[in-house]
Amino acid sequence: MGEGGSATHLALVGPTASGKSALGLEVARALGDVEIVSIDSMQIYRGMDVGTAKPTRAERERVPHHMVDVADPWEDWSVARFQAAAREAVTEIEARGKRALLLGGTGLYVQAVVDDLRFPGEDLDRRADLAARVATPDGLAAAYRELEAVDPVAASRIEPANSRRVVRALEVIGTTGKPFSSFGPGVQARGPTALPVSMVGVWLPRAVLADRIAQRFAVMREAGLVEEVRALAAEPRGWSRTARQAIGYKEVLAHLDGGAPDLEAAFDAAVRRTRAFSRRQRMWFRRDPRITWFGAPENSCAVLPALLAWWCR
RNA sequence: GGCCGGGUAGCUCAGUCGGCAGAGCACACGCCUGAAAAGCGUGGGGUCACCGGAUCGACGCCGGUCCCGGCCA
Repeated sequence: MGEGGSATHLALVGPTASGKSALGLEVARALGDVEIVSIDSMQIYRGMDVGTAKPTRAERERVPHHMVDVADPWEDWSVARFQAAAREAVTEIEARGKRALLLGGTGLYVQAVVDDLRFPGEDLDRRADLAARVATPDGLAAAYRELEAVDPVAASRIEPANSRRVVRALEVIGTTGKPFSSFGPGVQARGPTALPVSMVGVWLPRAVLADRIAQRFAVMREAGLVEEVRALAAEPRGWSRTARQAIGYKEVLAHLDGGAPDLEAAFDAAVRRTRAFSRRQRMWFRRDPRITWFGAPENSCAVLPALLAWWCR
């Protein structure tokens, strides 16, 4: 049976370079009553265009896009911020009598929009102190033991070597006085979605995906990725911690800064990191039982008819 | 042709005085609620170029062969 036809909103997820953006555009065109909400941690940044494979101006004129170009490159960003802004976008779409098509590959962001994840506030000073404490192996071990004592449930979800997650858990416990685990069952728990949505995923064979990733970087290089990075690096207001870690940008920046890797090596590194990212995306999405998968041998657009049949039942 | 350096995991390379073969990357399987294009765990992988020798025991020492790089002719 499935509730594909009864749900109002749609979500289309999948690994990077799978062609889901093009597919999403076709879906939007065919359905006519949807607006796209990009679920992408990097397309939010203005000026980061070629390296994020951002939809073109023409594409955005054809179908309304949200959560694209909503931040400046010198702003730090976060899941919580994304969640609030994306939900607002969805509400506005509903008010227009339309449906949202959530389109993207940032797993945690998708879940933040679709599920009722509540993010306890942050305390950057406390976080910095904890980060300093955890900088040595002994300090990290001690911090983890403390977490085990104060919040065994959270400790069981976090691996002892994962200093960043240990710090965050202790930060929340320190500021709220409540266990980190009391803020939710964890990302692995998946009940019915809070937002009424029908979720679909697209996949391609890994070898095809690897080819597409390599090809896409070659195209981005032609399209001026290096010049884009140079401009962002020269921006007097800076380039935020979250923005500058974007794949491709980070590697090219390292080349421009230190010159250490030659440009060829920088792009090779970016390709490798994208493949690793793609693997993490696969891991994240495939354990979500609410996603219905559609596969194609070469190009995601091949699944369009099946996808429309599924969503129009 | 002579001299010097090198040949170890798919790739780049460590390997102390001879004592069960190592790291990073790649790959695979997983984890993670305010950095998520981030962060983290586990795993599979080897005729240590080849042949012979001394030794209880060789990636390591001795002799030879083959490849690669550099210098000299």
